[in-house]
Amino acid sequence: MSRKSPSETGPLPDLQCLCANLRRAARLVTQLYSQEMGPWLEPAQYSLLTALNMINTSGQAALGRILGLDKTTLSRNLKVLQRNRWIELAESKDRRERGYRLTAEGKAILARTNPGWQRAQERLRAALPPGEWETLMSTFRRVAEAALAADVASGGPSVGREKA
Amino acid sequence: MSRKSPSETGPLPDLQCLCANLRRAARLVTQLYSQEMGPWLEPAQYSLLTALNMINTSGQAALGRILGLDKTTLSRNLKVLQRNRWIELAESKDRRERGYRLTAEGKAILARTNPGWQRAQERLRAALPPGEWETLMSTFRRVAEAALAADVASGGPSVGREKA
DNA sequence: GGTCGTTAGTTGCATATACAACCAATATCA
DNA sequence: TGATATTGGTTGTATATGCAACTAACGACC
Repeated sequence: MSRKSPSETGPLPDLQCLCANLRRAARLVTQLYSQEMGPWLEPAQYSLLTALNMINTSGQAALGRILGLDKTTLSRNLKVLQRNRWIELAESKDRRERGYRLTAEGKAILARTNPGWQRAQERLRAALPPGEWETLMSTFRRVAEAALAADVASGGPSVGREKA
Repeated sequence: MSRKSPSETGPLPDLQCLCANLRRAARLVTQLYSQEMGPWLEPAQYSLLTALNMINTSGQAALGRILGLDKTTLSRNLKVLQRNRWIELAESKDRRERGYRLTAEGKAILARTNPGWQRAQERLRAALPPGEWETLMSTFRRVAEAALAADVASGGPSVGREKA
């Protein structure tokens, strides 16, 4: 597969932009997980399926907030899962909501992917300084919250960042 | 635009998956930057343009490695920049290579976007605990390298992770 | 100089991502 | 109750992302 030769594993250059820096890390980590989890379930789908499995969501809105996903992205991503028969529609009182729940196949694929997911986690943990893992997990969440807070702060209804 | 109401800025739930955790942060941070930088230049394009501006790349391969981008992604992203007249082809001895260089317009748009980029950086920095910024910048790079190393370690030609 | 493996990029395909604009249903309130 | 605002989702459009498969050009070797 011509994965880069060992000599090219050299250090990555610093990126001054935190966003670029973060996105690069996300891309590379995603590939690692994707590789371990196999071709059946992509990392994004795995997250979505897992989240859906945890909270028996009534609607997509809550799910989107949990994952920091735009509602339109979520809507389409769910459609892929549905097409694969991993989730199915679930009624709700509020007829606006279109919640989904895992099917048996959904739970099966999740179970089948779990070992690979575990391997990915362990490999990354092993590639990090000891004790770093726990720090990272909370750091990422904190960064996400920071971005969210900053976003809300300026995106509020009364704070106009002129549109025209 | 109905940006989430302040009350919904509450803490995000923990995600057990480092990948999901990282990707969520990347999405939210990307949105923050996108918002500040304006509609002319998306964060991904900004990174690419900046990288291209730094190193006067002869080819795409080096650029891809720097940004952790697949060559096919890079190829297409560059096309978008070219269509916008921000970059132009640059010859090279090796006729396989298709390197690009910034045009005057490319440098102009970069300059025009810089203030917004600065604002995004500062806002995120302000939303983080003091001193955290520097830690994050190196952490992200280290994680990227860790993922890359782990990837190479297993993706090698001789190490088969059975396919069937 | 021809053969062969490697390297550089592109194209087909599929998913992920989000904004603007839209529709549907609910909630609010006079 | 009826007008209005809000909330929940979908669709059109465009970019981002990567895998498999391909072509083109280079390099090494005999």
